[in-house]
Amino acid sequence: MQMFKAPRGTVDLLPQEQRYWRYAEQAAAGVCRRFGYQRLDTPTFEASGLFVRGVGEQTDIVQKEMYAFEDRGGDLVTLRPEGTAPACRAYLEHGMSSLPQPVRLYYFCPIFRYERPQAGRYREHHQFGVEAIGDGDPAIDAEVIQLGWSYARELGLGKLSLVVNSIGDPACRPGYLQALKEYYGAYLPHLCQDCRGRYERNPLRLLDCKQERCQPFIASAPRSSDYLCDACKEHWRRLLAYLDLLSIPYTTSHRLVRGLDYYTRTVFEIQPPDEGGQSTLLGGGRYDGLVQELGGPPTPGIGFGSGFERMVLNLKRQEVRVPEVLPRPVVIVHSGPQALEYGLGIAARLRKESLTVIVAPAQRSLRAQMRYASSVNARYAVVVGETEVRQRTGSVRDMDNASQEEAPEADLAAYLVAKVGLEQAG
RNA sequence: GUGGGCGUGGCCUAGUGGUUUAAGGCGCCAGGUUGUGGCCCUGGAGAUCGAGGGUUCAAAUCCCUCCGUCCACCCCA
Repeated sequence: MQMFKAPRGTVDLLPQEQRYWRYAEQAAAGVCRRFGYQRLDTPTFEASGLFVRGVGEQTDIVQKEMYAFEDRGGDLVTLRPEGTAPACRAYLEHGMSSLPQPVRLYYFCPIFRYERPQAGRYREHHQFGVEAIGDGDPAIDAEVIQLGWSYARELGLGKLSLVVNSIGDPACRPGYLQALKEYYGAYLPHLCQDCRGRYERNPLRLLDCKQERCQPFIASAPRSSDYLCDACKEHWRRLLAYLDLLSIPYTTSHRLVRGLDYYTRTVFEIQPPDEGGQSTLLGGGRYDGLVQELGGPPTPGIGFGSGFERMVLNLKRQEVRVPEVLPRPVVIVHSGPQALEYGLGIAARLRKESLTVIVAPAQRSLRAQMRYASSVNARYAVVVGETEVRQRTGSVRDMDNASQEEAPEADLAAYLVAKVGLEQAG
């Protein structure tokens, strides 16, 4: 019999992992609530064309990473490889341009990209993302960045760095790209193999090369911020002023470029302290042409995506304290068939009071059941045997200090609720 | 897609050609008498040593292929 495994690049989120995810999710939802962002859920798959148009034909995502297939009706669909295009599609489809602008949205969703898995990178990963659509002012850029920064900080991660850059818009970027190519043209023979390809296909990426030999060229390459048109320059200047005003520590980097075609002007990332490839925890930027590209009216927008897997990785690395999701249970320990029946009734009543109750496995000795209670980290055990059944009582054992008290069946719930309440208060 | 490391019970590891009918630890199950846990003790279940092929009298151990996994690159969250 062949054994099945989770598909390559996917993982099972086991119970002991869950607390990290709930922790990050709750932080994200909380920040969004405070900033007035509303949740949007879009389908897990979309028409392939949405991504080809939105993300860009030349991007790696479209070229080689899409989970695309023809469905039984002959439609070409793709498992969502990113969150912004679907959000913009929904914005258009549901006439959100007639809502008060900007429309502030957030989402949690799985993202699919066919890539070779490695540390912090999966074929299915999960993103928390935010989009503010319908406002082109840099104040919104600052808001979205502030939201992302607050989220990352709230998780308790230390030593994060925020990097921002402006890559211009359709008015000024061509001029910059040309300057870049002219600059690099002279050094082509000295560049690494990858960079020679980038020179032709995507010059901006030249700035992102990690090869030792290419570093000197990057350092003295022309900077996008020096080639901005007046409008972009003003946008950039104001954004930085707002970030200063908000006391959000940032560094600017002309090396920060992002891989999706739709980005204009502002791009930003939040990175953890440690070096290494897959380190970006949160990344985004402005996409003023995207909605129009998808067939809508000219509509500015800005947003970011943040990968849960990487956040969790860093939470663990930095040993951030994360609360347990499941409270320590009350375990019903029973001896004999009558006691089991009696115990089941008690369990039901305790659960009505919202306590977490586990009935110890049947057909085991009392001793084994007590061991079981310990092994599941029970806070209290309610022991019921012949005596308790006869007297309609339960013996409540405090598993931490081995003290034990008997209480009438009718009072058990209230008794334990008081105990547990005390516990949680302390 | 390219390059490298690694694949021994659920988990971690020992064993690098014949004392191996593969060992230990954790975990799991049972027991340590009569109704009670955490420590300790005893016992048990659980591995065709990733798969296939080859070399050899003999392979977990050497070689090849494939698969998986991890890491790095490309790229990205």
